[in-house]
Amino acid sequence: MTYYAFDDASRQTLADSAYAQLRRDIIVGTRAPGERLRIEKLKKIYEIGPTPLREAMQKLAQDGLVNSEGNRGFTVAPLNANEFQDLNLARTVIEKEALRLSIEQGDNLWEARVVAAAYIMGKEDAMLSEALGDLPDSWEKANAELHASLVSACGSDWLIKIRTGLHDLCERYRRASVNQKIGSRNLQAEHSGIVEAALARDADKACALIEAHFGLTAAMLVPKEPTHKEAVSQTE
Amino acid sequence: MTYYAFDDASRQTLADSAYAQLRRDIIVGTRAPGERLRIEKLKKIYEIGPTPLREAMQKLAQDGLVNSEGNRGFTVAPLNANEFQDLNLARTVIEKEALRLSIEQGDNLWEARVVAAAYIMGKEDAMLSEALGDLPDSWEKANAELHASLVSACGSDWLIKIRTGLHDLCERYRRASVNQKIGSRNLQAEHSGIVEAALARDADKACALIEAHFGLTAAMLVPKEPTHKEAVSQTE
DNA sequence: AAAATAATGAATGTCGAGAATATGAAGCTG
DNA sequence: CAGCTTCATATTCTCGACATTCATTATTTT
Repeated sequence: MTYYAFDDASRQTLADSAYAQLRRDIIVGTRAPGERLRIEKLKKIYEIGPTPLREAMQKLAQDGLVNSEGNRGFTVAPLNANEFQDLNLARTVIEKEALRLSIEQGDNLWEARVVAAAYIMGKEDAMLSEALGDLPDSWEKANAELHASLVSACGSDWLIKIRTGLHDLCERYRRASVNQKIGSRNLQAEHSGIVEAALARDADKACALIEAHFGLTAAMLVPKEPTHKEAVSQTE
Repeated sequence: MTYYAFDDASRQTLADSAYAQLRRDIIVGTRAPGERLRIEKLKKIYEIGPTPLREAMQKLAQDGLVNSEGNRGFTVAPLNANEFQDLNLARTVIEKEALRLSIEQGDNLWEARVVAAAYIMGKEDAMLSEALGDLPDSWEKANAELHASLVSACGSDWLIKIRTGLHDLCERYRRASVNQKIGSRNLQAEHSGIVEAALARDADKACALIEAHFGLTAAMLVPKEPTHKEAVSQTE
């Protein structure tokens, strides 16, 4: 009987694999906010034992995607508007600084990466004019890559690491919401404006545009109907 | 609001307790940078089974205090000057923003907390004039409380959470170094300058002083010894 | 002798079962 | 009927044992 699902060269443990799967499922929304994560149930779903599952949970709890209360198990972290404002604030701070450093230090390779990401983003944005409801995965991917490319030359692994964590947390909020006003925005113009400022090495302008960009996105988030009872946000 | 909220001690699991102990031991230096963390060895030391130990490890790995390589166990994250520069950069960004927000929004209670922390810090700094080698725990505690109090009114739980993590990572570096020039600094003046600027609601000045404060601390860090290899060879 | 391969020992990662704890229902007291 | 206690059930957490992988040495081959 083989323990490992990935017999090939990938040196990944079951705990790592469970972590990756659960993480994606939580961000995408397969596991709803507030949902209880019972070990016995998850054992059957992911077909692994309790030990690697619990290890994955602990990591997710550290990420802020899962709440862990001693002897009372784990739940998917609930969504609430207050926390998102907070999250967006912290994210903006980090992203601006990383962008500023990136603009100061970026080389040709950085420019090339930004240009390439902007090219794809442009096409995705153009196709988006009438799209309502969920954004296509290709758009999500292009958007993530564009923003990642912009800050990729900041030279600070920790800024990147923190940025990535906050980005993922915010993405869960975005995916859990309906962007009703997506049509009223000119995302293409916003994106190209940021890219142009970055390539022109105008850090102040790029930072201002990024801040506005994040602010607009945040302002337009409208919660979907909660798919789970506990998902109803309550102020505490 | 504290990041590690254990308001009811009876609700502590062994995994939580192992996490807390290991975390402290790593930050303080009891577990040396680069040291391998073998489960069997730790089982005897902390007198618990492998499962809660592994869960604690995964959390610590997520914090950046432990490195985890699939099927090759865990090691205490090594120290290196490059990473510290990086860490200090990210920390400064966060701390400045949190301080600015705190100064804008702080109420009487915040002022009182800052004044109280500054009072204790002043006494600790005064006693420090001729101290060499390790700083006393009482000083560490007062210093941590002063800086925590300054940013405590920023209103962003996530900024605080990130700040706390970075603070702890930096503290490990500070504890692992000899502050030979501790005497050449006027810590009392630095601290009181920051506090005065904060209470005067001069955010720009306070941020500038904090940045200089962190920069000076970073510049003075001198590694104690190349303890890495010794730590590895220390089998039991 | 050097390189490649096989064998050995040690450490890691995983599982199922059992102990500890929480949840909820039933019964008792006032 | 409210409030408290007791008991039963379900879930979490922990442990010891075992399968798997890694690292090192011994053996064979060119």
